[in-house]
Amino acid sequence: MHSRGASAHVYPIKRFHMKKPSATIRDVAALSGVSVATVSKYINGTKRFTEPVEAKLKAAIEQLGYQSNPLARSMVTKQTRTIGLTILDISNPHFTNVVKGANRVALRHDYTLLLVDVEETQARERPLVEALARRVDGLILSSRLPEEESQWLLDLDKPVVLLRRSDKLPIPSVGIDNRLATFMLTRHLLDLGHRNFAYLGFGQARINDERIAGVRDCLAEAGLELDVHDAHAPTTRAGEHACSRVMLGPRRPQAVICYNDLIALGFIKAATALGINVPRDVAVTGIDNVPYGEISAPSLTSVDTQSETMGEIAMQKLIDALSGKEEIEHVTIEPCLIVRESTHAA
Amino acid sequence: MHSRGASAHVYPIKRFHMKKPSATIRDVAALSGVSVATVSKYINGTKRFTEPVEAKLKAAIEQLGYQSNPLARSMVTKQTRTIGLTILDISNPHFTNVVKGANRVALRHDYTLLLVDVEETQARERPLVEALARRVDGLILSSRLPEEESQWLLDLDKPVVLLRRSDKLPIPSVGIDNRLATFMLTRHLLDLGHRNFAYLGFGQARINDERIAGVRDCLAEAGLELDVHDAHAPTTRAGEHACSRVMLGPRRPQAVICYNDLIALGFIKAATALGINVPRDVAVTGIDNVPYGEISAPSLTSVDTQSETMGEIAMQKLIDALSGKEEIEHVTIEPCLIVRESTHAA
DNA sequence: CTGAAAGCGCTAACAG
DNA sequence: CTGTTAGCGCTTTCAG
Repeated sequence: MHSRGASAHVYPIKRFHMKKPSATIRDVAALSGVSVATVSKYINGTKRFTEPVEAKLKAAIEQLGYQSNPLARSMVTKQTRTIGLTILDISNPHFTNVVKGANRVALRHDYTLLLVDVEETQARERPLVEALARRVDGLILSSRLPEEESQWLLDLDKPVVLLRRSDKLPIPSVGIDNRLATFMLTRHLLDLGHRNFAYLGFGQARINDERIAGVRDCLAEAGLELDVHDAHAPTTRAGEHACSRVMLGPRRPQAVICYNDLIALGFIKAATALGINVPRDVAVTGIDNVPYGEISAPSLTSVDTQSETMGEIAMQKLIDALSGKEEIEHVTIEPCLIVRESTHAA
Repeated sequence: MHSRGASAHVYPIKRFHMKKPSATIRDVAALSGVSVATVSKYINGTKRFTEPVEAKLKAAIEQLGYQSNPLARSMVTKQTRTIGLTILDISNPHFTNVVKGANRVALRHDYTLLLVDVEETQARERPLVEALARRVDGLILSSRLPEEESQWLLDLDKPVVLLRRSDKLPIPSVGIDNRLATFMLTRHLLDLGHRNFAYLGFGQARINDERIAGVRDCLAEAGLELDVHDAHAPTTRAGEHACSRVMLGPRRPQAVICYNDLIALGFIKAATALGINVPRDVAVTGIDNVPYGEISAPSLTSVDTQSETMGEIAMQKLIDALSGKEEIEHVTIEPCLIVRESTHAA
């Protein structure tokens, strides 16, 4: 796999990673003529010391290039200042933004992120999370497992925050109101005068059902039916593939509500290729408000899920939990309709 | 920041994280009537034992729900099975793909990724990397620091792989041939008959100069000049902003070569809004071949930098280094021209 | 073929 | 106000 389109120069320089045994707290203590406890306290700022002592310590640390070993520290303090984050697919801009938000508040609180993209490892999800849990102080999980099968999360004995609203488990969660999101989109499309609706979903995601329900609820008020299709993946490619099936089938819709922006963008691309104009011939909507929906042509009507904020909130919740606040809270992020060019009056 | 557009239900259930002190190797030893050494060896598969002993061990481990503590293990083995990865901006699909590739081979070798998005912390880059280095076995770095100021990387005493070709330092690196990439784009545009060229770059990135050089070299052969502009950021937004400056200035170009796809996509969006048709009025190219360039309208001519492969190679290099191979190699990924709709004959 | 013991580098009581 | 000491949970010689 490494040669495909890649050439390489090999420099036969053998560089020995010299085993400079990286000074320990003991070395510092010896050099500065104090005890290890003193050094430890100084380093952690647990205590201040007399002027001359501090000077000596600073000098010794400087001279030895001492850096404390976080592992040893963690070993005794039982905390790693690391948060585990599992994401379904880092290629999806929605999750990218979640990571960005989470990372930001983590850094601010001096935590680092252990990231796992579970896409590659669906089957082994549980063992993977369990392993991850042993190396971090807390976890933020975006999982595909149904809530009913997630009891074991409680046995992790580590604070967990779920990245999607879910109140069946006594675990904090943050997510968008999916029903409301699609409800808003549907209402918007109804207002534009559309009557034939199709939903292009992603059945494997559990929130898919909530999104369908939102559409159905809104259509029901108008006495309308919904055609449901499945894109098999939450990607642009899947959206492209599904397009002909949706548009060239028996009941051609005037409006297509997609599971997310990626599917919608792919759908629009394929529709255009088929000579179907968006939004003139068909209105298309997505969900997530990913950056590319703004610059695509036509730009994409969507619902903002505040992905970055979601990451921030999740991380903040976790850090709160880590500092003792044990309240279990289910945060619902309010969706916000973003009307752009891909939807137009019928 | 947490209340913006978010409502919450608070469940006042107080769940005590019971201090189930999570069984240690000692407990297992006691329960199964052997010594800790034996348990350790069994767990690590270092040694096999007689049938009855193994059975006892398995039972005890099962019963106690024992899971080994990776921290304690790392403490003595001096390896964490964790790789540190710093990325300039996780929002950029190029880096996203690098992460994906890296993550894939990491998982395959039973390593996990410690991810840091340095965008938020440009100034503190060095201390941040140093801190990171103490918690991982090796590092993959995408840095903005000039090579000359990166000597200190050698003092980390940990294997490092740089995410951009750079042979001034005795550190393995992997990156694209930037000169060649823009050279190819320029040649392509020349072949299409364009004569007025502009380059819309991102001056803060060091590879920017290499990319300019590639364009210049190619244009020089044709005796042509190049107008160089700067977008201030490697983002779609920056591309949008820069568009009017480039297109409505004194020398309107027929072809614009952008620093990356994001800038190019933003540029096209803004040009279209200005009533300038791409590719009829101006040809536009990007670099990276991000997924959205394929579905944008017009789709984007670009150069594939094989971001995911890049991540894979970088990780593989690092893992090789970790297992003793000390050769310092500079891998150059060959760019590959992807012609799409945004470039057209003059 | 198994076990006892010596730490890894650090923190946190508890003494002095 | 500083130092001594006892581990954290695990691996690893080295005896038995």
